[in-house]
Amino acid sequence: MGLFLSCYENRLDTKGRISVPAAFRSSLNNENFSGVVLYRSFTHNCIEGVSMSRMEKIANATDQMEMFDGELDDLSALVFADARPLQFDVTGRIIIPEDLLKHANITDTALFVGRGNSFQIWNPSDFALTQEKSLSKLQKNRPSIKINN
Amino acid sequence: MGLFLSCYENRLDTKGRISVPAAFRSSLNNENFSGVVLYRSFTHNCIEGVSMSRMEKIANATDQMEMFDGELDDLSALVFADARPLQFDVTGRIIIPEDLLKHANITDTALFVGRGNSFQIWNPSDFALTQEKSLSKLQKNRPSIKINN
DNA sequence: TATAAAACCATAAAATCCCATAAAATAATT
DNA sequence: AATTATTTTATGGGATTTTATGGTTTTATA
Repeated sequence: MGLFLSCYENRLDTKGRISVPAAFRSSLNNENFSGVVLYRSFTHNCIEGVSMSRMEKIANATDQMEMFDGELDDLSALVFADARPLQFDVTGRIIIPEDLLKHANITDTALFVGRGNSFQIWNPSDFALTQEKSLSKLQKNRPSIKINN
Repeated sequence: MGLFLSCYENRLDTKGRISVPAAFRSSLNNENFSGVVLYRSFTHNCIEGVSMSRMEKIANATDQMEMFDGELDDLSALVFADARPLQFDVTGRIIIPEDLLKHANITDTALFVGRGNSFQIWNPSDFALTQEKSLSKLQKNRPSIKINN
């Protein structure tokens, strides 16, 4: 399927265009759709990103669940309503809608963060803070995880 | 699956390229991706290495868990964001990113250390020291290893 | 017609490919 | 077993391509 790994920091130009990292683009090409699907994160001030084929998978998965699980139904409804399909231009750029940028506190620079089957887009310094927090949280709960450097 | 066994010491060239030992490369080829995934060790000043298929397994496992387990979510987030997919060139070399080299204190020579389902990359003299320490610790405690198969 | 959006063109830096060679390991031969 | 031949591996450097980013022109649209 092609995982989203590592982090890439790119800049928005005067028109609001930003390059999706080439390493991510290869996982985002589909016979139907060459681009990305973005929506606001529920849990953080960042943007969630997935491929169109992943959205389709989510649709199929919820299809089978929703008649039994009302909560999941609500969740997926929110995702689909909020989701923005954004096609690449020839050089692999997208324009992130204003309200998403605002939600993630992004102005001129954005950090693309790999999350395996999905990715996130962050304000770089916000992400650094959050990473530190989740690291120290882990260290509390699992004293075996120590970071040296 | 192909285990990573034994140690191999190789040199970085002027461009920062280094050969991944041939004995390791065979375990790292995938239909999608011919290369290796590296990330900073949480516990030592060294670099962790795994195959892409191993990362995919982790991704699929966390995918199903993360909506129930916040801690796992944090952990996988750290790993995926830190993980660097590095493709081999024709001769089986990679370029290890600067920050990873720094974390492992590597400049001109690196030691590839087999660890079964994964491997590590060390500064050779750092590894020698660490080995001695864990050896003397083992001699004191003599723990037993249980095999599940 | 004014304005926004899309398509098109250009470029410097970075990453990748390609070819060559030395060293090591393996196989073959005497 | 010792020597030679062959293959594989590690390493080196130049050429080429990709990528991120900026700007300009054309097309749609209100």
